[in-house]
Amino acid sequence: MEDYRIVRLSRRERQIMNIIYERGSASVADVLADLPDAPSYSTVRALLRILEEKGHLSHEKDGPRYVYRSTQPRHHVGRSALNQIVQTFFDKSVEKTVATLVSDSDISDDELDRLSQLIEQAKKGGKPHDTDH
Amino acid sequence: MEDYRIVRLSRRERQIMNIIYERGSASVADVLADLPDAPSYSTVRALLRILEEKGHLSHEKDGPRYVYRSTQPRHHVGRSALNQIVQTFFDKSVEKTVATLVSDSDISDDELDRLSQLIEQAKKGGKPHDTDH
DNA sequence: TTTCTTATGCTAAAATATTCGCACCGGAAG
DNA sequence: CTTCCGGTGCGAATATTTTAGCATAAGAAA
Repeated sequence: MEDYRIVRLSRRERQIMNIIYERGSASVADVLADLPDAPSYSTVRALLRILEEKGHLSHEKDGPRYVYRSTQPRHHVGRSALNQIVQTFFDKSVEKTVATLVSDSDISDDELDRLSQLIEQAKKGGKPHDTDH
Repeated sequence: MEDYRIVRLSRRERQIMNIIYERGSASVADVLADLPDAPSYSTVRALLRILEEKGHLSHEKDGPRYVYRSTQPRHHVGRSALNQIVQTFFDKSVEKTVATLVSDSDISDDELDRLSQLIEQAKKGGKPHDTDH
């Protein structure tokens, strides 16, 4: 059903994964820069190593330094996270969730138009083309 | 901007808060029942006590036992969590997020209709009434 | 070549989170 | 009244997370 691994992450691990999801990929320095209450360079490296050991990250060399990425595709994790939120805070109701999304944010008329289309499409096709990701 | 406190929670604390958000309120036994890899009764009580000390929960007596609730309104936390997700996984794009929501789930035509209306309303009103809360 | 800078590898201390046990309390049952 | 049951309060052991330090490697600069 959903990703139990997420719920397993410790506080710092979670923060770091979020940073990497946001950036797509990140070096140690990148993570360090974005981390709230940033600890030392050593510390960040240790955490990254652990996350890699646990299979959440992988790294490749970019010149002299390592660049880390999620092993799990971002959109996949995003979808899972979203489902979690819908279940936890919105009584499993997609409707309530979308209601909050559109009423909350400052969202352009343009965007709203595209959303209308999206929904039209969903009505017809069920699962149309999968936008981008 | 958003709730830093969430990012501060430890693994177990997070699990417990989620359970309480989902149920609205919960006794020790309730939490114990829903907790993955449930520890002992004592343990759960300790965690609840800590969460209360930290100000995330409060309790009241229901007959002989305590019932815990979030001090922060659920919809408030939900909105914050949602924003977080939008930012982390969907490039801050509400559109992408909604796209995932409607393409993913098995969502009824009925619900889709209501979503259309929601969006129509958003188009007109900009930021109209603020739904409920 | 020597030195400086910027990386990583590894190890271990320190801080937090997680867990449980034991003592105590009140009400219901005997 | 005494005992049993289901609850809480508190303290402390245990496990995990978080942190940092020291040694080493490679390229750039002197």
